[in-house]
Amino acid sequence: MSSELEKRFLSLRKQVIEASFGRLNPVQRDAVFTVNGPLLILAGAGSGKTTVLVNRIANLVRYGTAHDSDKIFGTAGEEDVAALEALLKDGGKLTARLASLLSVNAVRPWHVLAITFTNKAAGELKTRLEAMLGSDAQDIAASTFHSACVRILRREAEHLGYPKSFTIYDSDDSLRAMKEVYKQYNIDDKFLPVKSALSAIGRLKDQMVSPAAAAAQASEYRTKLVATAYEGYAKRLFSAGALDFDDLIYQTVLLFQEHPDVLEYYRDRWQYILVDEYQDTSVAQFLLVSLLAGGHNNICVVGDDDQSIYRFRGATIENILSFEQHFPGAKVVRLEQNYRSTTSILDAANRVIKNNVGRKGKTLWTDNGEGDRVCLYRADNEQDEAAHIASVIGQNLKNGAHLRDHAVLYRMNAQSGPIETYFARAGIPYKIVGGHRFFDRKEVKDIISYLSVIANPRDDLRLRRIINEPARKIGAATLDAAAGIAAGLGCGLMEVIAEAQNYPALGRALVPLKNFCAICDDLTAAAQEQPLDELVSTVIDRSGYRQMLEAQGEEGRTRLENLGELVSSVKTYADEKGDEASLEGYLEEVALISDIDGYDEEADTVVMMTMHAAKGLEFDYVFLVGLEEGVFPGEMSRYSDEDLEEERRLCYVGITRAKKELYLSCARTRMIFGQTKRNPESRFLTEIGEGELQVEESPVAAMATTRISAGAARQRETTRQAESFRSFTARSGLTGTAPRPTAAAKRGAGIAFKPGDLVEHKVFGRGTVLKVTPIAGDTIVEIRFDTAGVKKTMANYAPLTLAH
DNA sequence: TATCGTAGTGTTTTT
DNA sequence: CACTACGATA
Repeated sequence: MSSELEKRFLSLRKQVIEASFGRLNPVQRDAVFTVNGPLLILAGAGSGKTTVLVNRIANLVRYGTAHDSDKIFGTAGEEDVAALEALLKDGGKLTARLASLLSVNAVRPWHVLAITFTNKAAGELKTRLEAMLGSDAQDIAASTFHSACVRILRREAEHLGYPKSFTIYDSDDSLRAMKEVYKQYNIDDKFLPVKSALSAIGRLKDQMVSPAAAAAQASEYRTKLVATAYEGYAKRLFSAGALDFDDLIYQTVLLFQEHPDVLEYYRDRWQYILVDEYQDTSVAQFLLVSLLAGGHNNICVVGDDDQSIYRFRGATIENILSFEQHFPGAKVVRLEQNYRSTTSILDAANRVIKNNVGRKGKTLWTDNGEGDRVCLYRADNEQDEAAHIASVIGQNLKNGAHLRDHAVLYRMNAQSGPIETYFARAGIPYKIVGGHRFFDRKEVKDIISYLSVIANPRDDLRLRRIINEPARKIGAATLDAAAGIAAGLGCGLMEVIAEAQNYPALGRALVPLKNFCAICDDLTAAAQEQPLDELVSTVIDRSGYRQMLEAQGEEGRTRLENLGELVSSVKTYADEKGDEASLEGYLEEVALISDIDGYDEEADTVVMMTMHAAKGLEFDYVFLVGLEEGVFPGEMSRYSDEDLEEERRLCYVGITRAKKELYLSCARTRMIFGQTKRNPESRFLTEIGEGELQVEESPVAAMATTRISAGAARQRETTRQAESFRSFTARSGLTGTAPRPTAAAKRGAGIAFKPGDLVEHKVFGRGTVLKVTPIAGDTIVEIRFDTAGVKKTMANYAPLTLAH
């Protein structure tokens, strides 16, 4: 081949490859086409990092290093050049021959491992890869740290002395286990609350400190106590064949450190490793990644130090700050162009984050245009704040926006209550992400416990949970006796009660114990014979749980409905996995499910969640609520600069979720944990600068003279709302669409108010209608009252009539 | 042994 | 305010 022809071929090949990836800016392109060696992508919020990640993997698998290589596999002739030209002009077909000429050292899909933060993100990655690569994408591994580790441990647990069918403890299980440890070692939780011990131990595991090492390095009373608790806890979990969340990572790292042959296998398996949200990884996760990448050294991490918000969970920002030291020769790429937000929104974000020290430092910019100014609403209290949000949403809907374009983000889950109440009353469909998870409900956890005892009878903790649920006359005394015998024999509880007749100490409870064993035997047999969803129904029936709930009236009915949902969740799982479906597999999926995984962006409802949960998402209209000192930044972070910086990063995350409009709000008084507080406005507002904001004050605040009567009325309102909130959540669970207003609640319903109307309000007296805003199912009526100032009310709820 | 009532307590963010 | 843990009683 002449060198002229070769040059033309190479140039064309480059163009064809680039053309297959849509439009990329030069920095993004650099990131996509860097194939080998360590790579750090510093990706600002909204900089298209997922696109880069997907394209980068696609390039690995499809073209390898062809983009920047002058190697050609095979000999390219004139006709190949012509074929490429045709391809560029969209007039050609990609033949097998061309495909091979287009690639150099392409990576086999099963050599790629992509680690994301949530299952949802992993799923999305997979979907987008399938769209680009078709069936090749099937073999690419995309999962979270935790599920990747579970998969490894399911194969290798025996190297560590754990059974392959180990149970995964959630935080509730961990709490129970630790309480037993406290009892066993006579630890007083006055000196060390159980939760503190657990989080201290979690932190130790994040840093790969073993119980022995913790004991050795403990010098103070408190750390010694932690070390004792740690040791007891680890023993307990080991003998139960259980791992907690932190163990999944910890034990996997241990496995790799202690079994080089095992590590070798996985190094060979995953030669290309990508880690998303790298700023939120812990020391243990860093070790895991570097052990795996140690062989081929092909590691690509994506992250944004400004978005590190999980320090409290052991994440260390050092991982991203020292990537270049950890991986010498690393290439660093910065994505600073934002494709998501308006300049106004980005300015606010930049103004806040620049107050942090110790960051890599970058400034986002966009050519999306100025956009509207960021709004600030100073509400009177949290109800007023909620009302304002509802009215803005109503306004936006009128202008053609969809409900699903709106997100309400808050610092803590407890803040959702008042907003939820208001939305429910106003008939605005909404969905809450997070809070109490479905799988945390008692009845659901109980049935799950039955299932996990079937899968792993060694797990005493879950056995204890269900042995007397429903009541079977097996009380604490019996259980203690059995546990004593088990400890003496060094075996599990289950083995003791199965042979109860051999132990005189259990004589009194022999019959109930035998009955329970019969249930377990039946269920174990059912697990062999029945499909999964049928098994769950069998568990509900045979355990007597259904009967118990049926006897409980209204509350039992909702719980039974929840169990029905559990059965359908199992069915969905079984249908999805087909032959792969297994009891262990389902339990594992349930254990690792996260709140955000259930979020469905297609459903047309407003969505509410914490700012933590919103990481990685974007919305046209974002409400950031509760911008008060003590709420956001939170009370706990007030005295520590490091914690405060984390709050600030969280604020940065919140702001940068918004594409078109950002609405901030604070309340002069707020009821929090049962007490009404007056908090100063958040420092984050000061940092943005009031001059940058479009400020609106609560109308009530201006009317100081009428405050007392309005306050009294509000108080009555509050109690009524609290009731309706409770009954609502009891009825439909914490997630779900708001029920339509019930007939009983309707007061001013059916009247078509219009501006200028004279109205009579039961509490506020006479007034004039200023504005009428219809929102889903109801109407916001803004009224100037003669004595009570301007108020917004819902037509369907307000005690409102037309005056004459 | 089970259930009911009361007193006390702790309240962030989550895989 | 909401949940838990514990104690008294049937």
